Amino acid sequence: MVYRSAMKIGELSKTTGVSIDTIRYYEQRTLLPEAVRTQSGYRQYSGNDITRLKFIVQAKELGFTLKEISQLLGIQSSDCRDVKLIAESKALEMEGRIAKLSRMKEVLLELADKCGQSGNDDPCPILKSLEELT
Amino acid sequence: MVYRSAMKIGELSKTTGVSIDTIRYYEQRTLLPEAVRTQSGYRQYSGNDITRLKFIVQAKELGFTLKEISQLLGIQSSDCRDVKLIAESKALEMEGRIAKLSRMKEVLLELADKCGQSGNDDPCPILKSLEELT
DNA sequence: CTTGACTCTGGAGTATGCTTTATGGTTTAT
DNA sequence: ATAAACCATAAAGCATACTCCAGAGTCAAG
Repeated sequence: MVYRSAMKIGELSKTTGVSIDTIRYYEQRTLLPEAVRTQSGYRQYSGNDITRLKFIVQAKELGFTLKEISQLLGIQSSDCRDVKLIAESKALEMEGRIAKLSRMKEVLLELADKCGQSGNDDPCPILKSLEELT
Repeated sequence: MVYRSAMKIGELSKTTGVSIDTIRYYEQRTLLPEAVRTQSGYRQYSGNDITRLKFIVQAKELGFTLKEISQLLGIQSSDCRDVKLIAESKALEMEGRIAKLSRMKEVLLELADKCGQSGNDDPCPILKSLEELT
């Protein structure tokens, strides 16, 4: 895997699919570190920024807010004293989400099964199934 | 499990933890059906509404937008003809999320492990770990 | 050396998901 | 019967997360 170490914001945008404005916005929100600048003031990025930006995108897709992602990434900036604790608590949080998603998935599949079997004009049993979730 | 079949918006709010205003907002957004009214115009709710509202809360915590939740719940209002397909595709979507969350969790635990072992002043290896994610 | 693509900053605008405010009717307990 | 608590609508306001200008500098190609 070869990363050209220097690229401008447009290229970072293209390789990550994140818009230029959004990249600058993330910098403002400190999700990305302040970019190194060329003499003329252009932002310079590296492979690390690609990785970080892709991580942000993934986390967002999973429903984390920018604030939470900032926390997740903030782990890096800490001095490694309580990183272990933070990372473990975040992992637990994810486990909770996984459990909820699994239950929702089960409910939906059950529903699919029931609706597949029952006649087309029967009322769908979704609300009944949803009760199992709570 | 006994539900009193009739309750006003304040009680629904208390039992679900969702604010009165938000409940009305969800009705506006058609996440909740238009509530039956008393002669005086007060909204009347039942156990079904509790279930539905709790489902909405759960789905929101999992990062679904109101639009997506509307779709999930919309399954009910369809005539059971393609419910099976919709439910299955949603379940697949959740599986994808679960996979991503699992990977993020693994990365975080690895990170916790590494940071726990390494000296307190070493740089944290988070970015390296993040690469495994993408 | 100029055209066109790219970048900069600062600020305004937009969509989503509430939350608050203003104004007024209803219900209930004393 | 009246105060306190509850409910109604409509509209404005707010936080988050972008998204889109305006006005201006930078740079590579012909």
